[in-house]
Amino acid sequence: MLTRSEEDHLKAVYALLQDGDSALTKDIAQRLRTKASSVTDMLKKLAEKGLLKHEPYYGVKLTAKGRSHALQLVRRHRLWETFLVQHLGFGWDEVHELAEQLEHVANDKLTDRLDDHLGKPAFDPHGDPIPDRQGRIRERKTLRLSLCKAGQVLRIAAVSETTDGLLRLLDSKGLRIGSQLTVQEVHAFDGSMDIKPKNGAAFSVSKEVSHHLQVEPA
Amino acid sequence: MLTRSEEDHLKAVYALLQDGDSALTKDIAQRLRTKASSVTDMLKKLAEKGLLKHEPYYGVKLTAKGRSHALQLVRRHRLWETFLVQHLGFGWDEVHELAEQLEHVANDKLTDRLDDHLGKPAFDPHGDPIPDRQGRIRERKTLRLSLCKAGQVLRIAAVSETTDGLLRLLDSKGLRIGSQLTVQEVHAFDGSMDIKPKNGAAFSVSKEVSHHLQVEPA
DNA sequence: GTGATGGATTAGACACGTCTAAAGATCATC
DNA sequence: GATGATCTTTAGACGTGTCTAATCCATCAC
Ligand SMILES: [Mn+2]
Ligand SMILES: [Mn+2]
Ligand SMILES: [Mn+2]
Ligand SMILES: [Mn+2]
Repeated sequence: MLTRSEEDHLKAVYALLQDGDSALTKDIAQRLRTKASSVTDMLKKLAEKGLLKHEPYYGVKLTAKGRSHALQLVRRHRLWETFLVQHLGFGWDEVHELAEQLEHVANDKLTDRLDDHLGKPAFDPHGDPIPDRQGRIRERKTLRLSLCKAGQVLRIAAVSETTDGLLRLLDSKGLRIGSQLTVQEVHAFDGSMDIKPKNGAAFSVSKEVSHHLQVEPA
Repeated sequence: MLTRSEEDHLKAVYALLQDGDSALTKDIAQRLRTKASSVTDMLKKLAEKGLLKHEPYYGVKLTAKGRSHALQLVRRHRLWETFLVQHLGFGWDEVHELAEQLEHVANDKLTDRLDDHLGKPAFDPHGDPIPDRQGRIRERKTLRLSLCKAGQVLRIAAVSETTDGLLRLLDSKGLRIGSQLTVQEVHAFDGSMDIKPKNGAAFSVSKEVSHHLQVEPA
């Protein structure tokens, strides 16, 4: 049985290894709003429990057991987010913190029933894939909108940062998961991008925004 | 902000004051599967936070603030139990421990949305009243089946102990919230009682069982 | 190679929640 | 009104998770 803090550290390691190829102590600390020394302590504990390998001063790698546990956490987190949005009518910018708590109620029957109740969804409200009972993820290859070129026709697959501010900005521009858009122009000066939604007038988004939009060819 | 442990202690005090007229340190400890000395520490802390009055060696009384907080906890607990039974298909004997965890996710919007989603239920799966947003409870006067006399026609209103064993026993006999029954005979020797469900053959229940069944005139 | 730099770890502290053992109260009974 | 049973509280300890400050280490610039 892991404590809430252990689980949050494990999940942070998993998330950091997902994009970057390393999970640095200071990045874990930043993500959990804690200090590097606290993280070191925790990594030692998780290593003792066989959830990860910790090579001091070098880095951290998940064991199979650790990865599996992390995937279950991610599964619970994303199922709760889906429930809160689809069944309780929350906005996609309101659910992360609640899911951050609910994910720690570890009960397989509850998780599976919730999954069934939601119709075994493959993606959460932010477009992130939901691991199934076995921890399997439907992989998709998406790319950052910021790397796309003028003329491409794309669909928004996911938002890679669930900051309230970003999500509300997207809301205000009518951009959501599944929205189709065409890239009209990319401005070299500031990296901003003019895009045209399928049904609507063109407008511009900053590089900060396009960087966090994961898209796939429409 | 109260910790999980503080909340559980507060709720135990509230629950004990509900039936008996006092909340003894040892009873709180027993209910929380902890020790009397730990409870004393916690009562001191809750008293400092203004949630209850603690008169050492005498007893404990909730303040308005403490009662209000306890009622919100009870509300969340019972709403989650209702959700688990009605929407996720759990048995009424399976939900208490899960609700014991879920109740600590304190977020008014979540609680109210859940309440709406369930249709603002007045009673939980065990027949216990669910406090509303303002902490108000629809009072009913019920009596223990064990105090009833032969000939009375009654409806089961609530089960006052949510032990798995009792609930499964009731399941196996077809007794549930709302069931109608007639008392046929009460045996002085062991306090057991012969009852006849509205649709079905008569059978006997022990005093241990009838003591925990709250009934009202049918 | 030698420093400088910045991230990582350790040392030492503290708050919290729990425990056991010892001491203090209350109360019923004789 | 003393005694004993029972309950409650205090004293002192420990594990956990966090922090700050000090130290350690890898690496990059020169
Ligand atoms: Mn999230
Ligand atoms: Mn969390
Ligand atoms: Mn319950
Ligand atoms: Mn609880």
